[in-house]
Amino acid sequence: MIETPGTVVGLTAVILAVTDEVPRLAVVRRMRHLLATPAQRGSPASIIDSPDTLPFGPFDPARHRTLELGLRQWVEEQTGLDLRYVEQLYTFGNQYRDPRELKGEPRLVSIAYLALTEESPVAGSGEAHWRDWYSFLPWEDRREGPPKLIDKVIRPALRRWVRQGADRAACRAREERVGICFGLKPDAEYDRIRTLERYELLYEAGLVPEAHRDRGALERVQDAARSEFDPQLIEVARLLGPPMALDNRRILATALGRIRGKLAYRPVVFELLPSDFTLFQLQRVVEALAGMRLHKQNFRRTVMAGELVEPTGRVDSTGRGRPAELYRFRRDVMRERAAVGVSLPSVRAAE
Amino acid sequence: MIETPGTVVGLTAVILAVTDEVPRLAVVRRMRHLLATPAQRGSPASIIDSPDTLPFGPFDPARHRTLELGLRQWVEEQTGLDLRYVEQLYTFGNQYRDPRELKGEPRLVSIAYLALTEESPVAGSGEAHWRDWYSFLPWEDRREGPPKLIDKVIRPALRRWVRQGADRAACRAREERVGICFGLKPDAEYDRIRTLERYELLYEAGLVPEAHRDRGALERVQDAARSEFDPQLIEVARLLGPPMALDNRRILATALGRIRGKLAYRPVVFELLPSDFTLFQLQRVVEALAGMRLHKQNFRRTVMAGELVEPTGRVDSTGRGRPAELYRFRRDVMRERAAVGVSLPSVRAAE
DNA sequence: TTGATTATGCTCTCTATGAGTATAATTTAT
DNA sequence: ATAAATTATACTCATAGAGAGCATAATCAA
Repeated sequence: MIETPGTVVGLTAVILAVTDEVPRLAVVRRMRHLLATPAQRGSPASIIDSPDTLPFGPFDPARHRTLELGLRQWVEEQTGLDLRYVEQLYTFGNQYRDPRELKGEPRLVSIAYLALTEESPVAGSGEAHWRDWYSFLPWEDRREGPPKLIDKVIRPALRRWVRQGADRAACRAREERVGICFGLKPDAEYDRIRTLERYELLYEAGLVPEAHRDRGALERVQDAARSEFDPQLIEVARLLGPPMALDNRRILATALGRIRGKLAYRPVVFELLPSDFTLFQLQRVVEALAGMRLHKQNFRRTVMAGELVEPTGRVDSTGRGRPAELYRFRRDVMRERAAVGVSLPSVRAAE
Repeated sequence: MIETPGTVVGLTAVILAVTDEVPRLAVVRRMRHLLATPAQRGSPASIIDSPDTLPFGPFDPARHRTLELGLRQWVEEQTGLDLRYVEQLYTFGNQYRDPRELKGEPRLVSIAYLALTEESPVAGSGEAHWRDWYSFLPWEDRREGPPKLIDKVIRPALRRWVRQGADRAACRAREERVGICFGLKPDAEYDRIRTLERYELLYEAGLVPEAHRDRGALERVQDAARSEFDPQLIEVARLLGPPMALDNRRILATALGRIRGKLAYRPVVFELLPSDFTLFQLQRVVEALAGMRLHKQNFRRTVMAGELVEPTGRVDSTGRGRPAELYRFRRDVMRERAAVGVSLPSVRAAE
C-alpha cells in the first residue's frame, strides 16, 4: 500500500416536516463537488443524473465544538430553517463503489442526523426544496392499504430474485428475508420500523436504481460484458421511486424507521405541529409518519389518558362537520413522566 | 482562521460479556498515544492517571470496506475475541477540553460500537482484560434494591447542586432533571434506559471525576485561582466509580441504555449465553443487563409463550435443589416473528 | 328542516402482565 | 432413612390497556 487515503467527515441532515398529511423532506438538487465521483461527474444524462441529495456539509472541528452544533449551523446557512429537534441517526462509512473509481478521493464518513421542523419556505444559499418523502420510499406508505406497488411489482420481482439464489440454502435464506420484509401477514407491531431492512433487501435484490448505479460502477471495470442489466429489473427499478445521491435513500430509510420507533415513547410529533392543533390534525401527522391509519376513538383516548395535551378553549371551525376543539402540547409531561408518546396499534383500522 | 485542523476517525468498542451474573466489559489499561493529550502525557500521578480505556483503533479506509469490518478486524487483533453481535451505538465528536491544550492535535471523532460475546480470556496484542461494568456505573445496578450510593451520596450532592443554580428558574430546571434521573418514584418502564441522561447529569453536576478532569483543563488556563475544586465534591467524585479515559464512561452509559432497550424486542441476550442454558441462567443474564430483579414465574411464562427456546432434553444438576431443564435458543423465531425479546416488567419483584 | 359530516363519549371484549399459591424433584442435615 | 431446605415448574386470579364498535353531539349543505 503506497498511500493511505484519508477520510472526510460529513454531516448529513434528514429534515422532516409534515403539512397537509404529507411528510416532506428537504432536499438539494445541485450535486456538491465533494460528493460527485469522477464517474458521475463525467457521465452523460442517465439514471444517475443529478439526483436529489440530502443537505450535506463537511464537519469543521475548528468552528464547531460539537457535531450537532456543526450540523445546525450549516443547515441554517443552507436552508434558513429553524430546526426544532435534532437527533443523531447513524454514521455511514461504507465503500460501496469501486475503489478504483475513487482513486485519490478521501473516504466519506457521513454522520446522519434527523431534524424536525414546521414546514416553511426554504431560503439560504442552497437550492433546497421540499419533497414528499414517500415518493422516495413509496412502499412504506400503507395509509391507503397495502400499496399496489408491493403486490404488482415488488413481490413478483423478489420472487424472481429468490429463485436466482446460488443454491437451495441461499434460496431459502432469501425467501425468509422476503417474508420478514414484505410478508403477507407482517407482524405490524414491530414491522413498521423495519424500513431499513426493507430498503436493503430491495437494494441487494437490485430493485432500486441505486443498486445498478453502484454495482455498475464495479462491473464496468471488472467485466465489460456484465455491465448490461436485465431490462426487466431496470424497469422495476424505475418504478421504485427516484433514486437519491450516494446512499441517501438508505439514510432516509433509517430516519423513517427511527422516527416511527420514537413516536411511541417520546412526544416528537409535536415538534412538527403548530402550537395549537386539533386531535384529528395530530392523528393525521402521526398517521403520516407511521404510514398507517389509526382508530380515531382509541387514538383520542390514548392521547387524553396520557395527558399529553390540554385544551386551549378555542375551536377550529374550518371543517364541514362539528368544530373540533383546539389543544396545545403540555410540555410538562416530559418532566412528569419518563415515557411519553402516542401508542401505535399493531393493525390498520379503517376509519 | 489560519489553518483548519483535521479530524481522526476512530472506532471504539464496548465489548460486553456476562459471566456469573456479572456483566463484564473489556478494557485496555495502556493509554494509546493517539488518545493522550499533552496535559495528560506530562501530568504527575493523579486522578486522571492511566484510567481504563475502551478498546480503540483508528479507521483505515484503505483496509476496510465498512466501518463495522474495520472494528471487527482490530478488535480481533487487539483482544482475540470472537464477537457474536456488533451494532453501531453513536458517534462522539465533542470538544470537551480546552482547545488550547489540543493545539495542533486533530479532533477525534469516535464511532462507538456495542459488541456482545461470551466471556473468554483475552489475548492479542493489547493489554485487554475484563472488568465488572457496574463498577464504572454503580448507580445503575438495582438488583439488590436501590443502591445505597444514590441515597447516601448522589442525592445529597445533587441537592446541593440544585441549590447552586444561578437563579430561581435554573434551580427549578435542575430540580426537575434530578427528579427525572434519580426521582423517588421513577417510571421504571422507561427509566432503566435513561442511563446516558443520568451520567450526563452527574457529569454536569461535577459528581464524576471526569468532570473535574475536563473542566480543570479549561480553568487552569483561564484562571489559576479557580482551578481548585470543592473538596467535598472531589470526595463524592472519588466514590462514583473509577473514571475512564476521555468520554469513555459516557459511551459506556450509552451502551448500557441501548442494550437495555434492545432486550425487550430483540433476542440479543442469547449472544451472551452458551448454547445450552437453564431458564434461570437466562433470567440472571437478563437481570444483570436490566439491573433489576424479575419475577421468576412470569419470566418463564414470557419466554415459553414467546417460543424463544426449545428443550434439549437434558438437565443441569449442579445446583442444590431440583435439577433444571436445559434449553437452547430457537434461532428460527427471528424469522418467524418480527419482534422477539423478553418482556421486562416495570417494577422490581422480590424473588 | 333534513341529511350528511365530523367530533366526542362510552361500552364491551380480549389479552398481556403483575402477583401469588401449589406441587415436583432434588440436596443436605439429623 | 427421614425430614427439612432448596430450587424448579405449574397453575390461578386480578387488573390495566388496547382493539373494536355503537351512540350522541354539534356543525354545514341542500
